[in-house]
Amino acid sequence: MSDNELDTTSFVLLGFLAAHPRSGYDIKSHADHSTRFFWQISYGQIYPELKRLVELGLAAQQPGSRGGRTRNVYHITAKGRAALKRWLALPTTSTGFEMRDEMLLKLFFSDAAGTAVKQRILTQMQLRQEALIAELRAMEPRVKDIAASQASATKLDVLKGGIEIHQAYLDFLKGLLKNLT
Amino acid sequence: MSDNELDTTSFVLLGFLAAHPRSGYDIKSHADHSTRFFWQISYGQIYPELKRLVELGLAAQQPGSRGGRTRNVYHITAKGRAALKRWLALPTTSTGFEMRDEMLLKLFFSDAAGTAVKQRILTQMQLRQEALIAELRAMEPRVKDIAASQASATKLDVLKGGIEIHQAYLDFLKGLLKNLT
DNA sequence: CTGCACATGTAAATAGTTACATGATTTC
DNA sequence: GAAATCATGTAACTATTTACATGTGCAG
Repeated sequence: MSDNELDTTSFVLLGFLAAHPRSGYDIKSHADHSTRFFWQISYGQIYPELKRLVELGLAAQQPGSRGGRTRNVYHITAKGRAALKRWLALPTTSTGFEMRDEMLLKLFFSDAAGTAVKQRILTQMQLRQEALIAELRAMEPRVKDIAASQASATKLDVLKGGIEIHQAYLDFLKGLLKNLT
Repeated sequence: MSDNELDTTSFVLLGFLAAHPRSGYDIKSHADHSTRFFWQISYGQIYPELKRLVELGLAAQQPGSRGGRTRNVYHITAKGRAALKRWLALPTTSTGFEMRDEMLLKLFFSDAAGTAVKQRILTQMQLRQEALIAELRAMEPRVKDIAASQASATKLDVLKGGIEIHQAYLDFLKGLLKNLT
């Protein structure tokens, strides 16, 4: 992302800053416990992009501290809030959806390797889905608190939806495993 | 991808060639009607990678034709088939799963813009899911034929699983929309 | 005789991850 | 005083998409 266009990364940062001011580090750790399952971000994107948002007047840096340590806390500006709202109201171009699932790809091609391999792939996928669902469930209490403090269940609903979808995935795998044995 | 390591793209191509010989163009159009929903590939990957597979002795080119036109048809070698089997049998590193869903991200942050915007996002998502499911269903007959010719339902099962998962996603959206009004 | 699907490829741009580099503060 | 976590940042690398370039053959 060069020049003065905004991309999805910009809006993720603005979205997090819209709730309350935070540092890049805060955004990363919060994203890892919420949006990670449908939108990952890395430090390599966060820190340069925060600077850019300041240059564009969409965010501002306020010297903050935590304990004795200095940290760069950013807050969203009125202009930034307006830009976020515009993005939210704008219909998303194309589907805005992509997925890459290497295990499912292996399952898709598994006939080339025989039933035993296929079964091992399915078992591994089942374990992955169970671990993922457990992780999502572990997030629920924290997200519930955030939802309560913001008097809105939206973020909790998204988490619950994630659990439901991955549960459907798990059910599908279990069905295949049952048919196999 | 440089040198002589294989990446997932290599194995997608080998996987398609394992069923029967085809051209790069064939692979692309077939992938667009099967793996696209969990693993996209583009010509920019396919053509250079096919050449590389030949250099590595995993695939070979056979001059073919369709009508009067020449086309580069590739087939998998014994070495290629062995490499594919090794990949299939190898446990997948990490989760091998990633997803990016811009509309879900908008929903996640939609509190910043109010109920009307949130409702419009949900409606747009519902339309997307319905269109996606319709597309997947439209693929079923063709995939059924392939499954019959290969005497294996695996590819059809993967497609059905995709439909189920996206149906669960759609159900989740419908629930939110009902709560909203 | 035109437009569409077939067909192959490269170059440039874009997006994103990972590795590196550094250092402070807290907790055990 | 060692380890973990907090904290910020850049550079290099990897992966993938998109745009460009070119041409054939068939169907209406």
